[in-house]
Amino acid sequence: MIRMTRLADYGIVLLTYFARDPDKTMHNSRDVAAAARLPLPTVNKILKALTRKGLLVSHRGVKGGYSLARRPEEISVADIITATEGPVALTQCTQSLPGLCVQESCCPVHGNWQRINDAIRLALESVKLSEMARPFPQQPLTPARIIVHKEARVS
Amino acid sequence: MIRMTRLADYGIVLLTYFARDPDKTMHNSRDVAAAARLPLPTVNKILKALTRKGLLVSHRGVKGGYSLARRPEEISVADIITATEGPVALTQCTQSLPGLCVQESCCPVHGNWQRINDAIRLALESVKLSEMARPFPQQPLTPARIIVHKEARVS
DNA sequence: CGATACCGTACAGTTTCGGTCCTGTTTGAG
DNA sequence: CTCAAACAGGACCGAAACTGTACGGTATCG
Repeated sequence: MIRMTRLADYGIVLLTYFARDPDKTMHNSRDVAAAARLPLPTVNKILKALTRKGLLVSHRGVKGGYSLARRPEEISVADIITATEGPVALTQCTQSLPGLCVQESCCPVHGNWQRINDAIRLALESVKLSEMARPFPQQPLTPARIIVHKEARVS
Repeated sequence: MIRMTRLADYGIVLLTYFARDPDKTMHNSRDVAAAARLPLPTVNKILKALTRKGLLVSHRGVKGGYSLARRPEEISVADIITATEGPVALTQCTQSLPGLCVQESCCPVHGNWQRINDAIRLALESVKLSEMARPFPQQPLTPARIIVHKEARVS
């Protein structure tokens, strides 16, 4: 199913609450948990992780809380997923260093997988938190924005 | 990490052996397992699943085996992933029927997720088995197929 | 101080995955 | 007509990952 962890899912939902109104930048975990209707300990965990990865900034103390480290237009879905569950890669081989693969010499598809991973990463990078926070119906993602065929290889 | 099951990974690798040479259409599981250097019981399991989903056709009996149900250009990576591990959907809510999500009414990102899923599905559908079977057309960039985990798969 | 809120880590319950095995059933060959 | 090769379909188990919770600690404000 090409599954994504629920933590990443929650993380995106939570961050949209930060992105929603630009006036109120500071939110504490209790309020965010209540708004998202998620258990507080879990929300704590996610917000802490997002802070460690540099997507949120924390402010301790009585009137503390979290606020976005960057503007919502500068945070992509890929950033959030990477922060909560590691690098975006469908196959295990493509996220590892070379040489670890037993059959790298005979594996028939590794180069092609890299392309697919890049395509998906690009798709996720192209969607920003600001878009996710908007109350949806927008135009669908254009395929041209997503599809990376044989020619597109980053860097 | 947006992980895909190893079964789907194997499935793609195995199918490339069927797509490779058009002359030899029939392959039995033992030979394919040997070629891919994967354990035979696992290969059996995958090929059976692919047959049930209509990607392979099985031929029983002594000289039996499997052959592709369609031409390699007509089988997409999305087909293979769907066959081995269910529908392509990053989040759980988008692959379920409506009503299962507790907070569907207040979930702020549901509609946006749907778009992302569609985009990824489209990307995976655009890559055909025939392309995966081709020796990768680009410069080799950090391959490494299966991480040397606990089992090194020495056949 | 002391209450609030974040920090880090550790821990258990549950589910899923990965892999194996076993018992049919079908088919071709001798 | 008998046998062995090869697929069919579950059942099963250990290991890993995910999910959620808890606890002791630290910083900040009034």
